Amino acid sequence: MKRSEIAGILAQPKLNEVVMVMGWVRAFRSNRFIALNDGTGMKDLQIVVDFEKFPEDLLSRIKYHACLKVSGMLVESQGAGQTVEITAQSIEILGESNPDEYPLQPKRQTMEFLRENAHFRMRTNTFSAVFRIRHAIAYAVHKYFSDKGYYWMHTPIITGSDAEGAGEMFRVSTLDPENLPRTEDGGINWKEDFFEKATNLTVSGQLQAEIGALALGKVYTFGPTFRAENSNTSRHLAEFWMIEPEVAFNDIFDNMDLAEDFVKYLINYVLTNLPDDLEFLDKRIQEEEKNLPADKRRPMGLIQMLRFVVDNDFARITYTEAMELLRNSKDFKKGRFQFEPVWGSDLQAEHERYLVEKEFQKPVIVRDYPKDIKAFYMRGNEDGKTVAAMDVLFPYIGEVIGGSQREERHDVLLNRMREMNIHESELWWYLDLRKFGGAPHAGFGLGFERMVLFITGMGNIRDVIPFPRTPGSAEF
RNA sequence: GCCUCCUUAGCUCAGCCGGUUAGAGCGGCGGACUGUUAAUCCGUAGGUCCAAGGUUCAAGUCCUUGAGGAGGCGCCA
Repeated sequence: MKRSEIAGILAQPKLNEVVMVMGWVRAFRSNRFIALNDGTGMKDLQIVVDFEKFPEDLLSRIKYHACLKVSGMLVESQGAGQTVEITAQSIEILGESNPDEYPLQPKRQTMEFLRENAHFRMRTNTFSAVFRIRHAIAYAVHKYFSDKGYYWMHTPIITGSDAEGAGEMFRVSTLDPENLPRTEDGGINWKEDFFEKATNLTVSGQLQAEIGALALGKVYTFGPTFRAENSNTSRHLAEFWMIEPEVAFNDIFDNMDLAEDFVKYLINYVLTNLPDDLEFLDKRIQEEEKNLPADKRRPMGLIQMLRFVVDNDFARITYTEAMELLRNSKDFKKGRFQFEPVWGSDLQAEHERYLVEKEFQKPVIVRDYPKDIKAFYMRGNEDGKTVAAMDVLFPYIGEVIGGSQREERHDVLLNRMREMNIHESELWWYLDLRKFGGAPHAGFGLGFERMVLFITGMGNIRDVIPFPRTPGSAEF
């Protein structure tokens, strides 16, 4: 008999037919009811066992997360928790799971413990929901851009330029670290390395995406990115996935419109397509926050908040306006900020949180930052002091998007690179783009895991990627 | 990189001002139960109190160092 998938059975139950399913035991209650899940969806299928018809030895091996093959009649359920169930005719154990040694249990376990058991954690309700949602968001990214005529561009993972300007890089080398070839002045002779130059893992595909935008018009990247920053927070990974659209002829305002529309599309996609998983995560958060004092709880439930973000326009302000709001705020006047908001210094996390959670109570896009705190490639504004940069700030997680209109004027870009000590020889091709058929263009980077973090409502970015890489941690 | 906190049974935790034989729930094991929804009920086993050193008549509890983990900040997405 052909195997049926549980999600399919629950979506379109064919009552009084014999079906065969395979899956993992989520619970075995009352020596009679097995909750079986095969990963096709949030909901389990209930298997009803008449224990007089099965050998005791078989029943005693039906343990938490054992793998079963079950066939039986699909019937209407007499119980309240489900609409249909299978009356078991045959049960075969495909894979045992000795509960004496198996680390997982059908109970609340900490995220830290599950993280140490990353090879098993996807079998829990929470993580299977998170990773189904992660997939759905990734799919929605491609669907959104493809439907709008963007081309997915594969930018290199190993890069020869060390001026991508987004952080510390991981070196890629085949040289023997015990016996490094030296130059005459004692430095490392990278000419003897695999690529005959020093190479690193990419920190951003943006500069190469600009090449695509100035030929294909609308492109986006979606791939892994690596930053060797020693960041120890719940919002940073050393290896993460980033989405970077880059669009010819767009200015900073088109860029903001794109960012807002795109992010709302992703949230909507999950709301529409994975309601069961979202509902489970929503309830989970409520349970978890029950024990917190009222002021520490989230003001909205997960689904309610996602709807709210989709249904409301993002606030849009300039950096200079943000500074004024912050300096005029009660929080500042009462000395509640650890850092004073001063024009010219970057917005601190506490400032971002104030703008998003107190001032506007919705996502905020801040634009036109001082040029001295932003990257060399961002387009200079008329005032000579600011650049056409934008950050999209979200509740709980802060910055999800950073982007800008790019400097398309060759001379201006060259001057800026010289001011910031970036060697022209490193980025000759990037300057060439402005010399030959240059065009205004803009783009941004969306941190994929930060988006997953926001949509799932999880608390730590390490729990929305299957195998997190963070300082001091690369297990699995 | 900086600051703070944590580490006690397989898991989640309690253990008060240093004082007898270290406690609970869940899980395991044995038993009961044919409509359960993290099933329930009865019984039972299970401990290098993270490691090393120190203070003390006495250390899970205090001190020092180390290891692992978490949270916050910075950097950013």
